[in-house]
Amino acid sequence: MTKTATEIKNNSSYHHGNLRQTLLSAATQMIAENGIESLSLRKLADKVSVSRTAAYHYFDDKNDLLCAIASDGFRQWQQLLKQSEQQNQTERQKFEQYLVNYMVFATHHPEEYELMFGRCIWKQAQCTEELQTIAHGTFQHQVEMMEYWQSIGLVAGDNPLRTAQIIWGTLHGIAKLFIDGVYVDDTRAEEIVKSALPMFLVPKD
Amino acid sequence: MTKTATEIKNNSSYHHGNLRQTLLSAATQMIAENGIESLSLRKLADKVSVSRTAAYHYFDDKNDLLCAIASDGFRQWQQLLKQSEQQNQTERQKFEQYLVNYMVFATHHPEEYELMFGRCIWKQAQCTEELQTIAHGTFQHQVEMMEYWQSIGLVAGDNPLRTAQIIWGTLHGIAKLFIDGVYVDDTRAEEIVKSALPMFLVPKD
DNA sequence: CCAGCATTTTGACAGTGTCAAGATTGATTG
DNA sequence: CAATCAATCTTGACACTGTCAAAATGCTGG
Repeated sequence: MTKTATEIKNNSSYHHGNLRQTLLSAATQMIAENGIESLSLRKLADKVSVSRTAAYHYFDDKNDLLCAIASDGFRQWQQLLKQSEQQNQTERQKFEQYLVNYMVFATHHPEEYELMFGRCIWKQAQCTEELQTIAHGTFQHQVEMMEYWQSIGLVAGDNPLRTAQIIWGTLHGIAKLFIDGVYVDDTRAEEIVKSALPMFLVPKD
Repeated sequence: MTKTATEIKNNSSYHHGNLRQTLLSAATQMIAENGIESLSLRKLADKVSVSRTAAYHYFDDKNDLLCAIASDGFRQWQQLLKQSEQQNQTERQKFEQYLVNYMVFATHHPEEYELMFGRCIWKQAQCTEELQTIAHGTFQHQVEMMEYWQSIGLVAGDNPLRTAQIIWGTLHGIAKLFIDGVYVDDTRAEEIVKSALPMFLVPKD
């Protein structure tokens, strides 16, 4: 029996063959189920049937692993954005779509969202080069889109950066109030953000 | 030497005399200095020169202590609000004052703010009766103020609850992006929220 | 002075992240 | 094919955490 590269798990042998990715997936699943805080490297190792310290060959420490998950999150988010941008709609529709996408992504992947934008990584722990780069790119992209929508007279405000900060702040705030359980009914998130939309637009008459 | 009730610390004796409050103050100071995550009951006990488990006589567990700190935070916030409401200004000025107050409080007491509104308590841990009550009161008050400002034609929107949620969301989001270190320059927070203000108002002409 | 009570401590346990050293394996040479 | 080596994984160990049970200590009313 020859081993293929796509073999996810290699039960019989000492070497795992694909441990880094396996760890990442398992960890992502575990935080999705029970939250970031309840993830321990030891439980993760157990789940993957590997010894406690095996992960240290692929990640500097726990923080490094979390950063990797966050990076994956950013890639997912970027991909979702790209897909959405390719649909041909009016700019107004694209703007609305962006807001809704943000909300849906945040509420559907709350734990990854927390890693991407929350204190866990950005405040206390120092973040990886990789994460730093990809996150900064995403932020940049966000600002540029806002600037564009402002330049074509869709979005109100005279200071692009400032406006971007405020709109993002609004999205982030509503998302976090839902995610953290202060607002309880997740399903309303999309509704709320839609009704916030007119606030951002240049009044047309 | 007779003991007075105001004696904060009683060095010589076995009984502390004021341990609950002392623990609360010390803990609040410690999280202000090094963040919530770095607070351990043992370090706290050390700082107060008491044994590791002494706190368990006044708090069910660590979560209970954090809830108590959060409750204190709400009391502080309510007091600040009350003071601010007593100044006689136009409603428009009061509204602006409210926004600025929120921002200043959040950025000046970031760790308490996180306890009050963050995932740490609301999501994962269950919150105390006391905290539940005082927090809910604060939320309620917030909504009522928004409703009022809307009813007198100051704040835009037709759905009071919805509007309150959005405005609060915006405040919360901007605050958290600063607190968690995504936006780096704290001092700009007040500036940003001021430039967000017109977004919320009924356009007047 | 003593009994009971509130308060604080000690001992213990399971769980955590992480480091250093060793064990196992697959690949690479000679 | 055999020996060596580097990559990969495991074991042992340590300090730290929250928390429980049981003991110790001091205070106070009878």
